[in-house]
Amino acid sequence: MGRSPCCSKDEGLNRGAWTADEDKRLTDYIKVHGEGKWRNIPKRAGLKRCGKSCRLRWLNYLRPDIKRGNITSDEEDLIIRLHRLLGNRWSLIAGRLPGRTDNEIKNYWNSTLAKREQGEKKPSLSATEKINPMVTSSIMQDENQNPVLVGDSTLHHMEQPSGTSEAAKSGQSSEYESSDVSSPASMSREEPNLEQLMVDCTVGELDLVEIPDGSDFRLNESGNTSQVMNTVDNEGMSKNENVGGTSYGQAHNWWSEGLEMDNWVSDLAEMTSGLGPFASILYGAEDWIP
DNA sequence: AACCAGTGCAACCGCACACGC
DNA sequence: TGCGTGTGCGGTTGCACTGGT
Repeated sequence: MGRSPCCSKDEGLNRGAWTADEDKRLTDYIKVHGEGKWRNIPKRAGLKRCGKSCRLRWLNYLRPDIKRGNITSDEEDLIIRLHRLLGNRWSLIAGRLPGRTDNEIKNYWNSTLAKREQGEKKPSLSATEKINPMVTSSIMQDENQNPVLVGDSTLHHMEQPSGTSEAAKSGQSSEYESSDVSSPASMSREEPNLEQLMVDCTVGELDLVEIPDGSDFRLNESGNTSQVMNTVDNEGMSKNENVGGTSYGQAHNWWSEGLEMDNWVSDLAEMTSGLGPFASILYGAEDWIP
Protein backbone atom coordinates (compact mmCIF):
# COMPACT_ATOMS: atom_id res chain seq x y z
CA MET A 1 0.00 0.00 0.00
CA GLY A 2 2.67 2.43 0.92
CA ARG A 3 2.28 6.06 1.38
CA SER A 4 -1.17 7.41 1.83
CA PRO A 5 -2.10 9.76 -1.02
CA CYS A 6 -3.10 12.46 1.41
CA CYS A 7 0.44 12.77 2.59
CA SER A 8 2.13 13.68 -0.65
CA LYS A 9 4.87 16.17 -0.13
CA ASP A 10 4.17 18.26 -3.20
CA GLU A 11 0.94 19.87 -2.17
CA GLY A 12 2.25 22.84 -0.26
CA LEU A 13 1.17 21.38 3.01
CA ASN A 14 2.46 22.62 6.30
CA ARG A 15 4.84 20.34 8.08
CA GLY A 16 6.52 20.32 11.43
CA ALA A 17 5.21 21.79 14.61
CA TRP A 18 1.59 22.77 14.83
CA THR A 19 0.63 26.34 15.55
CA ALA A 20 -1.96 27.34 18.11
CA ASP A 21 -4.23 28.44 15.31
CA GLU A 22 -4.00 25.07 13.60
CA ASP A 23 -4.72 23.34 16.88
CA LYS A 24 -7.77 25.49 17.40
CA ARG A 25 -9.08 24.90 13.91
CA LEU A 26 -8.70 21.16 14.24
CA THR A 27 -10.18 21.03 17.71
CA ASP A 28 -13.13 23.17 16.76
CA TYR A 29 -13.84 21.07 13.71
CA ILE A 30 -13.72 17.78 15.57
CA LYS A 31 -15.85 19.14 18.37
CA VAL A 32 -18.55 19.88 15.84
CA HIS A 33 -18.18 17.04 13.37
CA GLY A 34 -16.46 14.36 15.36
CA GLU A 35 -13.53 12.15 14.44
CA GLY A 36 -13.17 10.10 11.29
CA LYS A 37 -12.79 10.85 7.62
CA TRP A 38 -9.41 12.33 8.40
CA ARG A 39 -8.61 12.85 4.78
CA ASN A 40 -11.42 15.37 4.44
CA ILE A 41 -10.78 17.16 7.69
CA PRO A 42 -7.90 19.42 6.59
CA LYS A 43 -9.85 20.86 3.70
CA ARG A 44 -13.02 21.32 5.69
CA ALA A 45 -11.23 22.72 8.69
CA GLY A 46 -9.12 25.04 6.60
CA LEU A 47 -5.86 23.36 7.45
CA LYS A 48 -2.86 22.92 5.20
CA ARG A 49 -2.08 19.54 6.66
CA CYS A 50 -2.54 16.00 5.53
CA GLY A 51 -5.27 14.00 7.17
CA LYS A 52 -2.82 11.66 8.72
CA SER A 53 -1.08 14.54 10.42
CA CYS A 54 -4.41 15.84 11.72
CA ARG A 55 -5.28 12.46 13.13
CA LEU A 56 -1.95 12.16 14.85
CA ARG A 57 -2.16 15.63 16.30
CA TRP A 58 -5.62 14.98 17.64
CA LEU A 59 -4.92 11.55 19.07
CA ASN A 60 -1.59 12.38 20.63
CA TYR A 61 -2.09 15.93 21.75
CA LEU A 62 -5.44 17.63 21.34
CA ARG A 63 -7.84 14.98 22.58
CA PRO A 64 -9.56 16.28 25.71
CA ASP A 65 -8.92 13.11 27.70
CA ILE A 66 -5.18 13.26 27.23
CA LYS A 67 -3.40 13.28 30.54
CA ARG A 68 -0.50 15.67 30.47
CA GLY A 69 2.39 15.69 32.86
CA ASN A 70 4.90 13.26 34.21
CA ILE A 71 4.42 9.55 34.23
CA THR A 72 3.69 8.49 37.79
CA SER A 73 5.56 5.70 39.48
CA ASP A 74 2.47 3.53 39.32
CA GLU A 75 2.13 4.15 35.63
CA GLU A 76 5.81 3.50 35.14
CA ASP A 77 5.60 0.22 36.97
CA LEU A 78 2.65 -0.80 34.88
CA ILE A 79 4.43 0.13 31.68
CA ILE A 80 7.42 -1.98 32.63
CA ARG A 81 5.31 -4.97 33.45
CA LEU A 82 3.16 -4.70 30.40
CA HIS A 83 6.20 -4.28 28.23
CA ARG A 84 7.64 -7.48 29.59
CA LEU A 85 4.46 -9.23 28.65
CA LEU A 86 3.64 -7.55 25.39
CA GLY A 87 6.87 -6.17 24.03
CA ASN A 88 6.62 -3.07 21.89
CA ARG A 89 2.86 -3.18 21.59
CA TRP A 90 2.57 0.43 22.60
CA SER A 91 -1.07 0.76 21.76
CA LEU A 92 -1.87 -2.24 23.88
CA ILE A 93 0.08 -0.82 26.76
CA ALA A 94 -1.51 2.57 26.30
CA GLY A 95 -4.89 0.90 26.48
CA ARG A 96 -4.19 0.10 30.10
CA LEU A 97 -3.11 3.63 30.94
CA PRO A 98 -6.05 5.99 30.68
CA GLY A 99 -5.12 9.34 29.23
CA ARG A 100 -1.76 8.19 27.97
CA THR A 101 -1.03 7.74 24.31
CA ASP A 102 0.97 5.04 22.68
CA ASN A 103 3.34 7.67 21.38
CA GLU A 104 3.91 9.06 24.84
CA ILE A 105 4.55 5.66 26.31
CA LYS A 106 6.81 4.71 23.46
CA ASN A 107 8.82 7.87 23.91
CA TYR A 108 8.98 7.39 27.66
CA TRP A 109 10.17 3.87 27.24
CA ASN A 110 12.80 4.67 24.66
CA SER A 111 14.11 7.67 26.54
CA THR A 112 13.91 6.46 30.11
CA LEU A 113 12.84 2.96 30.89
CA ALA A 114 14.80 1.09 28.27
CA LYS A 115 18.01 2.52 29.57
CA ARG A 116 17.03 1.86 33.14
CA GLU A 117 16.06 -1.71 32.36
CA GLN A 118 19.39 -2.17 30.67
CA GLY A 119 21.19 -0.79 33.67
CA GLU A 120 19.32 -2.93 36.14
CA LYS A 121 19.79 -6.12 34.17
CA LYS A 122 20.86 -8.84 36.52
CA PRO A 123 23.66 -11.14 35.41
CA SER A 124 22.00 -14.29 36.71
CA LEU A 125 18.37 -14.06 35.79
CA SER A 126 16.76 -12.01 33.09
CA ALA A 127 13.66 -10.03 33.86
CA THR A 128 11.59 -12.61 32.09
CA GLU A 129 13.13 -15.46 33.97
CA LYS A 130 12.30 -13.74 37.20
CA ILE A 131 8.72 -13.52 36.13
CA ASN A 132 8.51 -17.15 35.20
CA PRO A 133 11.46 -19.36 34.46
CA MET A 134 9.27 -21.42 32.19
CA VAL A 135 9.13 -18.66 29.66
CA THR A 136 12.75 -18.44 28.72
CA SER A 137 14.02 -21.76 29.83
CA SER A 138 11.64 -23.46 27.46
CA ILE A 139 12.58 -21.45 24.40
CA MET A 140 15.22 -22.97 22.22
CA GLN A 141 16.24 -22.64 18.64
CA ASP A 142 16.08 -25.29 16.01
CA GLU A 143 18.71 -25.92 13.37
CA ASN A 144 17.32 -23.03 11.33
CA GLN A 145 17.51 -20.63 14.23
CA ASN A 146 13.76 -20.67 14.51
CA PRO A 147 12.46 -20.32 18.04
CA VAL A 148 11.09 -23.54 19.42
CA LEU A 149 8.94 -23.75 22.46
CA VAL A 150 9.73 -26.80 24.55
CA GLY A 151 6.91 -27.82 26.80
CA ASP A 152 6.29 -31.19 28.40
CA SER A 153 7.58 -33.64 25.84
CA THR A 154 6.34 -31.69 22.85
CA LEU A 155 8.18 -29.31 20.61
CA HIS A 156 6.12 -26.44 19.33
CA HIS A 157 7.61 -24.50 16.47
CA MET A 158 7.26 -20.81 17.02
CA GLU A 159 6.91 -18.84 13.85
CA GLN A 160 8.08 -15.30 13.99
CA PRO A 161 4.96 -13.17 14.17
CA SER A 162 4.66 -10.87 11.23
CA GLY A 163 5.27 -7.26 12.03
CA THR A 164 6.39 -7.98 15.52
CA SER A 165 9.55 -6.01 15.17
CA GLU A 166 10.45 -4.09 12.10
CA ALA A 167 13.77 -3.32 13.66
CA ALA A 168 14.51 -6.97 14.05
CA LYS A 169 13.53 -7.65 10.48
CA SER A 170 15.67 -4.89 9.08
CA GLY A 171 18.52 -5.41 11.46
CA GLN A 172 18.10 -1.99 13.02
CA SER A 173 18.73 -3.05 16.54
CA SER A 174 22.15 -1.52 16.84
CA GLU A 175 21.15 0.37 19.94
CA TYR A 176 20.69 -2.82 21.83
CA GLU A 177 22.85 -5.81 22.43
CA SER A 178 21.34 -9.03 21.30
CA SER A 179 21.41 -10.36 24.81
CA ASP A 180 19.48 -7.47 26.18
CA VAL A 181 16.09 -8.76 27.11
CA SER A 182 14.72 -5.28 27.38
CA SER A 183 15.43 -4.42 23.79
CA PRO A 184 12.58 -4.48 21.33
CA ALA A 185 14.41 -6.75 18.99
CA SER A 186 15.29 -9.35 21.54
CA MET A 187 11.87 -9.08 23.02
CA SER A 188 10.30 -10.33 19.86
CA ARG A 189 13.01 -12.82 19.20
CA GLU A 190 13.48 -14.44 22.56
CA GLU A 191 10.55 -13.58 24.71
CA PRO A 192 7.34 -15.07 23.45
CA ASN A 193 4.66 -13.23 25.28
CA LEU A 194 1.34 -14.62 26.26
CA GLU A 195 -0.49 -13.51 23.20
CA GLN A 196 2.31 -14.63 20.93
CA LEU A 197 2.25 -18.02 22.51
CA MET A 198 -1.45 -18.25 21.95
CA VAL A 199 -1.07 -17.16 18.36
CA ASP A 200 1.70 -19.56 17.61
CA CYS A 201 0.31 -22.70 19.09
CA THR A 202 -1.12 -25.20 16.71
CA VAL A 203 -4.83 -25.50 16.53
CA GLY A 204 -4.96 -29.07 17.64
CA GLU A 205 -3.23 -28.38 20.91
CA LEU A 206 -4.81 -25.08 21.74
CA ASP A 207 -7.93 -24.83 19.80
CA LEU A 208 -10.33 -22.85 21.82
CA VAL A 209 -10.01 -20.55 24.70
CA GLU A 210 -13.28 -19.32 25.94
CA ILE A 211 -13.30 -15.87 27.35
CA PRO A 212 -15.86 -15.17 30.01
CA ASP A 213 -18.06 -12.20 29.55
CA GLY A 214 -19.69 -13.82 26.60
CA SER A 215 -16.90 -13.47 24.09
CA ASP A 216 -14.81 -16.15 22.50
CA PHE A 217 -11.17 -15.55 21.95
CA ARG A 218 -9.84 -18.36 19.89
CA LEU A 219 -7.21 -19.60 17.56
CA ASN A 220 -8.43 -20.15 14.07
CA GLU A 221 -7.32 -22.56 11.42
CA SER A 222 -4.55 -20.32 10.20
CA GLY A 223 -3.10 -19.97 13.65
CA ASN A 224 -4.26 -16.42 14.08
CA THR A 225 -6.36 -15.34 16.93
CA SER A 226 -9.85 -14.23 16.24
CA GLN A 227 -12.59 -12.91 18.38
CA VAL A 228 -16.18 -13.85 18.08
CA MET A 229 -18.60 -11.42 19.53
CA ASN A 230 -21.47 -13.00 21.32
CA THR A 231 -22.72 -10.08 23.26
CA VAL A 232 -24.40 -6.93 22.17
CA ASP A 233 -24.34 -5.12 25.45
CA ASN A 234 -20.69 -4.27 25.43
CA GLU A 235 -20.36 -0.93 23.75
CA GLY A 236 -16.61 -1.04 23.75
CA MET A 237 -16.60 -4.26 21.84
CA SER A 238 -19.12 -3.34 19.25
CA LYS A 239 -17.51 0.02 18.78
CA ASN A 240 -14.23 -1.58 17.85
CA GLU A 241 -15.37 -4.48 15.79
CA ASN A 242 -14.40 -2.72 12.60
CA VAL A 243 -11.31 -1.04 13.89
CA GLY A 244 -7.83 -2.24 13.31
CA GLY A 245 -8.44 -5.80 12.44
CA THR A 246 -5.17 -7.42 13.26
CA SER A 247 -5.38 -10.25 15.68
CA TYR A 248 -3.73 -8.34 18.41
CA GLY A 249 -5.81 -5.34 17.61
CA GLN A 250 -8.83 -7.39 18.43
CA ALA A 251 -7.16 -8.61 21.55
CA HIS A 252 -6.53 -5.02 22.40
CA ASN A 253 -10.15 -4.12 22.02
CA TRP A 254 -11.28 -6.96 24.14
CA TRP A 255 -8.61 -6.43 26.67
CA SER A 256 -8.52 -2.70 27.06
CA GLU A 257 -12.19 -2.03 26.89
CA GLY A 258 -14.01 -5.19 27.68
CA LEU A 259 -12.36 -6.59 30.76
CA GLU A 260 -10.53 -5.22 33.73
CA MET A 261 -6.99 -6.50 34.03
CA ASP A 262 -7.62 -8.14 37.38
CA ASN A 263 -10.54 -10.07 36.05
CA TRP A 264 -8.68 -10.85 32.90
CA VAL A 265 -5.84 -12.48 34.73
CA SER A 266 -7.99 -14.49 37.07
CA ASP A 267 -10.26 -15.52 34.25
CA LEU A 268 -7.26 -16.58 32.23
CA ALA A 269 -6.11 -18.74 35.08
CA GLU A 270 -9.45 -20.48 35.08
CA MET A 271 -9.46 -20.82 31.35
CA THR A 272 -6.06 -22.38 31.06
CA SER A 273 -6.57 -25.68 32.76
CA GLY A 274 -6.18 -27.40 29.40
CA LEU A 275 -3.30 -25.40 28.10
CA GLY A 276 -0.58 -27.72 29.27
CA PRO A 277 2.82 -26.06 29.30
CA PHE A 278 1.35 -22.63 28.71
CA ALA A 279 -0.75 -22.63 31.79
CA SER A 280 2.22 -22.03 34.02
CA ILE A 281 3.08 -18.94 32.04
CA LEU A 282 -0.35 -17.57 32.59
CA TYR A 283 -0.29 -18.45 36.23
CA GLY A 284 3.05 -16.76 36.50
CA ALA A 285 1.58 -13.62 35.06
CA GLU A 286 -0.97 -13.61 37.84
CA ASP A 287 1.77 -12.83 40.30
CA TRP A 288 2.78 -9.56 38.84
CA ILE A 289 0.04 -8.09 36.76
CA PRO A 290 -1.64 -5.50 38.94
C1' DA B 1 29.34 33.63 26.90
C1' DA B 2 29.83 30.07 23.65
C1' DC B 3 29.91 25.58 22.38
C1' DC B 4 28.54 20.85 22.50
C1' DA B 5 26.54 16.54 23.85
C1' DG B 6 22.60 14.49 25.82
C1' DT B 7 17.66 14.30 26.41
C1' DG B 8 12.67 14.49 25.68
C1' DC B 9 9.01 14.75 22.80
C1' DA B 10 6.20 16.02 18.77
C1' DA B 11 5.84 14.77 14.29
C1' DC B 12 6.78 12.05 10.34
C1' DC B 13 7.24 7.76 7.71
C1' DG B 14 6.24 3.36 5.88
C1' DC B 15 3.76 -0.68 6.35
C1' DA B 16 -0.27 -3.66 7.33
C1' DC B 17 -4.92 -4.64 7.49
C1' DA B 18 -10.09 -4.13 7.01
C1' DC B 19 -13.55 -2.58 4.31
C1' DG B 20 -16.30 -0.99 0.47
C1' DC B 21 -16.93 -0.70 -4.33
C1' DT C 1 -11.37 -10.91 -6.97
C1' DG C 2 -8.77 -6.83 -7.27
C1' DC C 3 -8.13 -2.22 -6.15
C1' DG C 4 -8.45 2.14 -3.69
C1' DT C 5 -9.30 4.19 0.66
C1' DG C 6 -9.25 4.82 5.59
C1' DT C 7 -7.17 3.86 9.65
C1' DG C 8 -3.92 2.03 13.10
C1' DC C 9 0.56 0.85 14.43
C1' DG C 10 5.60 0.77 15.51
C1' DG C 11 9.92 2.75 14.22
C1' DT C 12 12.48 6.75 13.22
C1' DT C 13 13.64 11.57 12.74
C1' DG C 14 14.14 16.38 13.82
C1' DC C 15 14.32 19.99 16.86
C1' DA C 16 13.99 22.59 21.08
C1' DC C 17 15.69 22.49 25.50
C1' DT C 18 19.09 21.65 29.19
C1' DG C 19 23.22 20.94 31.57
C1' DG C 20 28.13 20.50 31.54
C1' DT C 21 32.59 22.25 30.13
